[in-house]
Amino acid sequence: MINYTDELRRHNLKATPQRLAISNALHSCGHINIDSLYEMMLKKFNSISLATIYKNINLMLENSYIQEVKIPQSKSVYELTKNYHSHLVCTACGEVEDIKLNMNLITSEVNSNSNFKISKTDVVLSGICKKCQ
Amino acid sequence: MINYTDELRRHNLKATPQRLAISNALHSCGHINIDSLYEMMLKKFNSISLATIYKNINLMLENSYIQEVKIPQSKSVYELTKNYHSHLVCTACGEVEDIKLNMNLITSEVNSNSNFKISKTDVVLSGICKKCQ
DNA sequence: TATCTAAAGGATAATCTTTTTCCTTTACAA
DNA sequence: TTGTAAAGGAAAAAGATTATCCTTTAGATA
Repeated sequence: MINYTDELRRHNLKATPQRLAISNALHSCGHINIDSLYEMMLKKFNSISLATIYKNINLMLENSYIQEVKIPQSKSVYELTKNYHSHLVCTACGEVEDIKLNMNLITSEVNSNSNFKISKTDVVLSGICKKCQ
Repeated sequence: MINYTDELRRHNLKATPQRLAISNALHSCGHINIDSLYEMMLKKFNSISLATIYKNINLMLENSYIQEVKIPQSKSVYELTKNYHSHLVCTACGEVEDIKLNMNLITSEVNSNSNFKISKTDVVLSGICKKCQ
């Protein structure tokens, strides 16, 4: 159980019990979608409103406290903001893992050979994870 | 105005006027979201139902006639299925372009150095397009 | 070419999903 | 300790997507 009070405040977010719990849920799951997050939160706050989940996720996104990861053929998942990385998604069990990929060669090539200036890269690799093979 | 009758049938889809029009809309726009597609279709069929758009998009996806492209912070767009490619998204005007990137080095590295077997890669590069600079 | 039928289209209702509203409670600055 | 802007909860509203049901039609077959 990490205390995310300061981290929340650093992102201009008041440290409410609900937000601390969301932070811990994201930390322990790594990646989680709205529905699963709501389920988890209900165990801790039996009267938490789904609207609270949505309001907080949106505010946390605006303040870059968390990031959205769009997954092919399924719902978006959310993660605490961390250093740049890409994602692996298992098409069998749905698990999402972080992976460090070096996209510099590719992006610098595009930046110099086209007139498009890249500021962000989103990479999702789909396949079968270790467990599911 | 290309005739997509055979192409639709090759994907086990009856060649209805609505589907031919959707095919042409996708071809001429390259990438389009549900709302814009509906607007375009209304110009041709003034009583087409939004449900028809959804039903066709879903069926076309199932039959791999089209592909969904998930775009950071905006609605998905759809494109006719073509050879493997990645996407550039302009954060200023929203335009989506295709780009051929060689991800082989990256995917083969992951396939050999981890226990994850990659079957598909989705890459979206966000930035500023030529026009918007 | 006419006929038959499963499938597609249109209108609308139903079902999610997400956002807004409004009132109560609370974090936290002073 | 107090005051207040912001957050939470409940419910309504709005948006997005899917299902239903009846009519029309693409395309196979005679």
